[in-house]
Amino acid sequence: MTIKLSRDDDEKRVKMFKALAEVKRLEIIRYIRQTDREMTCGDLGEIIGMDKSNVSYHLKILYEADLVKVSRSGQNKFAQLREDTFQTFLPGFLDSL
Amino acid sequence: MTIKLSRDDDEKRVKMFKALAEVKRLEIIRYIRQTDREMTCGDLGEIIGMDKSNVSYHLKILYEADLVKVSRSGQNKFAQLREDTFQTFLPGFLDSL
DNA sequence: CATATAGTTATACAACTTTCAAACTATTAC
DNA sequence: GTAATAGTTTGAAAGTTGTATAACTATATG
Repeated sequence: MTIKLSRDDDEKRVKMFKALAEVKRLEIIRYIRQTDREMTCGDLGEIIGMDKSNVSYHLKILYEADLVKVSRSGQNKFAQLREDTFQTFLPGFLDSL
Repeated sequence: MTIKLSRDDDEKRVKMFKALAEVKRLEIIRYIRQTDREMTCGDLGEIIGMDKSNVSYHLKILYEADLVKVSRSGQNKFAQLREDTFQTFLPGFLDSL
């Protein structure tokens, strides 16, 4: 099945590009992608050098742009990339990152 | 020859994504791409519904993000997409637009 | 030269973004 | 229950962005 995209998706594209237009969010995406083990937001903050509230803020923006999904286990939260979104709107991007 | 990308390009990616994170600039890109004949900034403004100073502003942002190149002929200016940039950083994106 | 046309630049303003700190909620462990 | 840990939300401050208007430069034409 082929996906039909158009002007109607521009609002979604804008949200997505805004989410990607930040060095720290690119770092987050790269890190999520390269790490197999699950990781907490705290881990992310430590690695990227951000306050936990800031990690939370950035993850929310990525989530609202459908770029990541999040699962919870106990107190911890784990983020995964939404490969479907990348595939539909930015095929080939992740491999270039 | 394969292109080596990395964190070092993140500033460039951010500039590019910021440039793409605007409905009117997406329209501009789509229009430039679909039109074979050369077109003036005035044309763009009329089609997209923008003041000429606004077209100038948006084209500058696209230009500074290496997403378009511009040529001049008399009083007119013509914009073309920089397929090389799209190919390197967003392979497959233009076809999804 | 004067005038018209195409595009640029400067300014001001409102709306939005990122960061930080502090207060908050939710889960775990004792 | 209390205390500790993980993450969220809120509000303020500083910075950025998009739009509109008006003044500007550059090219073309008579």
